[in-house]
Amino acid sequence: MLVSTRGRYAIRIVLELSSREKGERVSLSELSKKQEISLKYAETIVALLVKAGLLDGQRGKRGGYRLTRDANEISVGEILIITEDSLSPVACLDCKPNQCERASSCKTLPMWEKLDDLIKSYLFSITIADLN
Amino acid sequence: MLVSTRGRYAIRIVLELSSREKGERVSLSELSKKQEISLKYAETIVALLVKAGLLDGQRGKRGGYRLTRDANEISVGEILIITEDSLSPVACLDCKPNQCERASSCKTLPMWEKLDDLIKSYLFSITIADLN
DNA sequence: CATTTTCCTACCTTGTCAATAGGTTGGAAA
DNA sequence: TTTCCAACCTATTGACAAGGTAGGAAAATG
Repeated sequence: MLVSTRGRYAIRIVLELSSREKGERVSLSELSKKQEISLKYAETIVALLVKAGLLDGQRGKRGGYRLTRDANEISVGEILIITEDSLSPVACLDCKPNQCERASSCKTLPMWEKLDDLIKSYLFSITIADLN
Repeated sequence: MLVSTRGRYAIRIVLELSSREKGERVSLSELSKKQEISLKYAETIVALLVKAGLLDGQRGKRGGYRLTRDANEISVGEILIITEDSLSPVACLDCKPNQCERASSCKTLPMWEKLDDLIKSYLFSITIADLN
């Protein structure tokens, strides 16, 4: 499988945030209830998104999270790159330049590279605004 | 990651077989040496391919494996479907009809379905003959 | 009958996914 | 200024799959 729950939950959380008034802060407890994701697990996912600058969080009463950008400027691919360890269809594409000893003579490498391209261009072409 | 070593090794083994004289039997010890895959691991992979009817094996002296079809009639996708537990980009696409409770209202499902389509059409369009 | 090779069953180790637990810090309202 | 809320931080856990091993049984051939 290419995309784990972490990435899929992340998309859902961003999607939920994008459906709110722009700039409105939403608490994680509300987000996790709405999306039926455990609060604790959602915490770990949201932390990644904040660290990447996609969300910003404010503590204290009436605190919560909000998007730092418009929904049409956030692609699904971007969210997945943040939350998934890898989006590549095969491991050997992860470290550039390619570390595999047989890379130079590998008959399948061009195929994997094309597939990787296909997948990533598709996922980066779709924005959160497209989904809502 | 979408494709594990099992699937990739399987492709390499079929590729190696396709480079031989048609109908020639090749022992697994030779195949595994040529492709630098441990004999024992190669056994488990080849067993899947035999069970699926893509290879046939003969025991005893001068035994070995050979393809049951021409290389231009074997697609990469077919090999991967046999060797990988799943080729889907997300888990919810694996059991049809979709078991996910939120499927009917899921805003991302159409996207995953299109991605799945994209990946599978690509992999099924490439044959072993194309790679050699 | 000895050798070669496939075939079969079981096991092991490692790492990641998915999720939980418990606490600390910061901010705002009462 | 106290209280409460909510984000933040640092482990830890259980389940499962990936990746690979081990040992032997069955069949074919010379």
